[in-house]
Amino acid sequence: MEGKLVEISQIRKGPWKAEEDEVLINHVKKYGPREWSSIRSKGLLQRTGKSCRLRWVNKLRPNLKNGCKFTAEEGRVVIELQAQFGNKWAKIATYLPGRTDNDVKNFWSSRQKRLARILQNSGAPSSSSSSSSSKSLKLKREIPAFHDVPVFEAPKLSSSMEEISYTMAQSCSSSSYLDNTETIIKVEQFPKLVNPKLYTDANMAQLELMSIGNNPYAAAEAQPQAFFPQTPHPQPYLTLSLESQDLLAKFEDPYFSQVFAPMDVPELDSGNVEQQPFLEPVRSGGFGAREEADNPMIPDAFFDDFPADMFDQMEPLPNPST
DNA sequence: AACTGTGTCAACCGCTTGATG
DNA sequence: ACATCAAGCGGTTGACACAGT
Repeated sequence: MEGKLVEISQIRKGPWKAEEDEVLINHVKKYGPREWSSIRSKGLLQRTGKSCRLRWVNKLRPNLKNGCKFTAEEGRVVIELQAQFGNKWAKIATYLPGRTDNDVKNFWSSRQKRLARILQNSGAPSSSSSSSSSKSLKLKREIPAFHDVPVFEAPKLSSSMEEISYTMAQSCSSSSYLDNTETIIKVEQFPKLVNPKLYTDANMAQLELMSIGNNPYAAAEAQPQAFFPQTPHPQPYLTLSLESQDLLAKFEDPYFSQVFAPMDVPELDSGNVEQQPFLEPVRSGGFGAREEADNPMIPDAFFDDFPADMFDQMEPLPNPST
């Protein structure tokens, strides 16, 4: 299929043909992955240098995981690194062997769309119609309706902090919730936030780590390969605003937790799991330890649809030692 | 079977950055 | 210092496949 092929003044656009790929590969074999513009100037291809480079980087480069969905582990890495670096897809991609910035970007974009849709469906007035998704309809019916929910517009999010802030505001949109009163809760209470079936000490330690904001990935920036996270300072208490408390109550609703349960859990093909040099969350006497590898009962997908910085909304108490 | 909504992916565009003259 | 160009990056778009109605 040719798709929308455009040729304007000898510049060819649109899907690549196998013959073009072959020419491009041969060029790279001869000259290396550079001098992209010379491909056209030599009359080898009617493509811009930009287009050639992109094709090589995203599709033809060796060792790419083409046509291979993101594993739960990769998803987790993306989520955590996005929280750390923001939308620095190229940078994040360097932590994911075989993945391109485009892959990461697409993965994140899909996830954002899905999250936005979930939120929209959970908060939209019942009068809204036309959704053909039975899942969405079910959510609309079974999640308690919140009054005065604004029409959700997919936000342009530059950071997941904004995302979760928006999430919180959206979920607790009634103005009566907007109270700055804070309450201290213990981290151990967080299991209420998630599907109880998914709760494990390791997961909660991860949540705690995320919430405390002592993210070890900052250190990874300098030296990803040799990176080993520092041990975060234990800090078992978080503050939680009333709106968050209310959200907590909603999480108690089994259908609300369902919202954050994996929708399309990537297959955990343990027989095909590539052991990539993913960044390892903290391992320190069980604090932040990852135990999935040892405990197949813990789904990686736990983190897949769960914003990594979900608890950024909850500010940690000042560290008494400081 | 036709239609619709959704997810995924490839590719393009505009902008920025860095090297070079 | 400035201009130019190649390369890189992030945002966006459109095509396609698939599932549900």
